Amino acid sequence: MPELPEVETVRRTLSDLAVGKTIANVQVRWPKMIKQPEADQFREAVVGETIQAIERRGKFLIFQLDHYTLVSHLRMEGKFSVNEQSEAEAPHTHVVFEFTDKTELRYRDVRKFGTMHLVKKGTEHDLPSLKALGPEPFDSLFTAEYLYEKLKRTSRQVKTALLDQIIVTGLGNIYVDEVLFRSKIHPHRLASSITLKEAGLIHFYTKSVLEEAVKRGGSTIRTYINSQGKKGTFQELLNVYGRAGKACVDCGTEIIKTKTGGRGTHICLNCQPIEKPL
DNA sequence: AGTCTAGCCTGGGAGC
DNA sequence: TGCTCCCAGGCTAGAC
Repeated sequence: MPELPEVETVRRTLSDLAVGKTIANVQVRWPKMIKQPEADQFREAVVGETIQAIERRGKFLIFQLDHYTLVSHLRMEGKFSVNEQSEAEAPHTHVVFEFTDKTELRYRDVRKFGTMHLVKKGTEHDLPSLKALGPEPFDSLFTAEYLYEKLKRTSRQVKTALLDQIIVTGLGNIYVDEVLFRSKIHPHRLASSITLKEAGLIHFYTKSVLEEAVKRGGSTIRTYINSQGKKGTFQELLNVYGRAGKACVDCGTEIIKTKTGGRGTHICLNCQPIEKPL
């Protein structure tokens, strides 16, 4: 499940492989994933364009072309790879950008959840999905005080609030569980009950966990691989996610798995008591 | 206006 | 073995 560290790793590996290449043709096998414009207009627009740069905003990949910008979201299972045209195609390949040098950028996605939007260059930040995003975790706007103020003003549980990309962008289900474990905060605490000191812990661990995960090329839980086909290694450092039934690394208490708004949630009830600390 | 829920998807695993 | 059910989960549209 690509969250910020995985998307950033894809951005970096893909930049080395695809920047500077010119699109000669595009095949769209699953038109529904092209959200804007219609698939044939999409094809017509990108043919002849060269990939100038690949950027990231939150969990979105942003391909800067000559006249257009392609905004891609991998959702759960989306993967990009650059292959020789002669190489056999992996199953579930839904979009293929053929380059003029006989290589091609392939997008595959078992679940078909991923999306692509193509807009005129420079207008990408008017897309509702990008426009709504809050600060990047490494942006100077993201501070303990900012987080405290945002959490104070919502009636939601703290985990749900942290997954809201409007408050801070880039956290997903895996890293939010890890951040809350390290902060010793129960995910079901009311966001409005979080103190400034606790917001400081969440702020600190959001940055440190994501930074370390980027260094390690992300976490490979199920199927994630980067654009060079390699797995990440941060899963070795996960303390709670995917460890239900196992002993807490800090206190030995059994990690439990519960639900938060329909999402799996991993907690050490000893390290993360539900009661607000005095 | 803020919050919640269903829907989008398919493969893999559990249970029968 | 083969069937059904459930789960994984980011984001959006629509309901409340």
